[in-house]
Amino acid sequence: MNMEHIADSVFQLVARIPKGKVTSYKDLALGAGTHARVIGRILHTNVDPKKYPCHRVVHSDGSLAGGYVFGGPSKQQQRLEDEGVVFTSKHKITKDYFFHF
DNA sequence: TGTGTGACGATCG
DNA sequence: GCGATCGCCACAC
Repeated sequence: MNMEHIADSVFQLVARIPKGKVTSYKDLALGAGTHARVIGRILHTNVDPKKYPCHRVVHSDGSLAGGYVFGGPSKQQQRLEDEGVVFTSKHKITKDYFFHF
């Protein structure tokens, strides 16, 4: 039960997120068996936007992370909108798009 | 080994 | 509703 297993679990869960849906750091943390802060650390350490849709990971309240390194939150929002996610406010979505494992 | 920091969450004012 | 503070775990120095 090391951090590699945790990271692998996180990426597996991220890959399981269906198109047009998002998930929160908390859900990933509960699914991977770690804390929400670790999720952000793992995603920031393993930068693979082509393999893992890290743009589908948002805060528990539905707001974007803001630390999206692949073009900023605007890019992340645009990508989510392209997948069918509608933003109610600036960089904020409804919990209806939250995908629970 | 110990301290500080961070893609966060929840609570308090 | 928003800003500030504490708590959380893993990692860098």
